[in-house]
Amino acid sequence: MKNIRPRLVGLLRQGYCTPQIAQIAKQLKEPSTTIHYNIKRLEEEGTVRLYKAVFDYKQIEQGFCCYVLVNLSPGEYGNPERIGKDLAKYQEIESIDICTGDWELVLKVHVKDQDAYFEFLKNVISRKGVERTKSLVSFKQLKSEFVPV
Amino acid sequence: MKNIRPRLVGLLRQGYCTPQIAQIAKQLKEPSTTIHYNIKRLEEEGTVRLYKAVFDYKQIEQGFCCYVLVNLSPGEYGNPERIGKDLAKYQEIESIDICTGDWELVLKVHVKDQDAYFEFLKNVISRKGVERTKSLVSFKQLKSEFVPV
DNA sequence: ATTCTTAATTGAACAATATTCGACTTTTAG
DNA sequence: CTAAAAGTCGAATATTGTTCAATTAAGAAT
Repeated sequence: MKNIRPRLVGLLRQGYCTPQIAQIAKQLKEPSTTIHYNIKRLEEEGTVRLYKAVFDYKQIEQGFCCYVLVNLSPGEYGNPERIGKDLAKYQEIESIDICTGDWELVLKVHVKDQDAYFEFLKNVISRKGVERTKSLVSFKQLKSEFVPV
Repeated sequence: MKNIRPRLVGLLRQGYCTPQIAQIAKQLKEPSTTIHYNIKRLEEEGTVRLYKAVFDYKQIEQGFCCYVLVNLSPGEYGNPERIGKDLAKYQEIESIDICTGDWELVLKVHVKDQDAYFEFLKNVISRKGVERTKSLVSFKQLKSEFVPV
C-alpha cells in the first residue's frame, strides 16, 4: 500500500485540475476549439487563477469549521499583512482578510475537531502581535467555496 | 462575437473541471492507472465534491468582498436553515454558515463595488426574518478558497 | 502459519479529449 | 472605408483518460 490518498488530496487542494473543454462545448453548444480559445485567454489574462478540487471536509479530517476575528496589538496594528501572510501558509486556513471594523483580521479555519481547534488557536493563531481573538464556530455549513453543501 | 466568457465563467465557477491524472502521476512518480484508481475512489466515496476554477474576482466584476454577520428576528431565530438555504442560490455569496455566538448567520459576499454591495444588502440579504446585519469589509484578501492570493 | 477474500497496483490496448494549425469571419481603430 | 487585431471553427495530430486483465499486497478466519 502506497498511501496515495493524502498526497493526492494535497495536490488537488490547490491545483492539478483542468477544465473539461468537451463537456463545456457540449453544454454551451459551441465548437470545442472556440471554448479552448476562450479558456486559454482567461488563463493568460489571469482571470482564472487555477483549477482545484472541493472536498467534503468531514472526510479529510477537517470537519470543524470556525471564523476567527482577530485584534492585533497596538504595536502590530499598522502591519496586518505581515501576520496575515505568515498565517497564509497553514493549510487549515481557508481564507484571510484584512478588514474594517472592530477586528483587523478575519480568518476561516478548518480543523478536525474542537480539540484540534483549541490547539490550533493556541499554537498557531495566538502569537506576538495578536492581542485577542473571537471565535464564531460553524454549526452547519450551507454553502462553501461558492458551492451549496 | 458570441460572448462566450460569461457563460464559461458561470460553468467553471461550480464544476466542469477534472483532475490532471498524467500531471499528478508525474509529480507523485506513480503510474497513471494507480492515480486514476485512487481518484475514482475519492469521487465514489464523496470525498471530492467537485472540481472547479478559482478566479481573480476583480476581473469578473466581484472585486468587493465582505463578511456579513446576521441576526435573525425572534420569530426566525430557531430556523436559520430556511433563510440560509434561500440565500445560498445567489452566486454573489461565497459561503453561508450557521454559527454560535452573537450572530446566527455568517455570510461571505463578493460583488462589484461598494454601490453594488449596498444594493445587495438592501435587496437580497435584508428580508423578513433578518433583524440586523453587521458588515466587515475586506480591505485586502491574503488567502481565499485555501489559495494564497 | 495457511488459506481465502478483498483491496490496491500496474502495463497494454483502446477511447476520448485537448491542442495545433490554417482559413475564414467579425470587430475595432484610425 | 480600410487595415489590423481579435474571435470563430473544422480537420489533423498529440496527449490524456479509461478499461481490462493480470499481479501483488493486506486483512480475516480457521
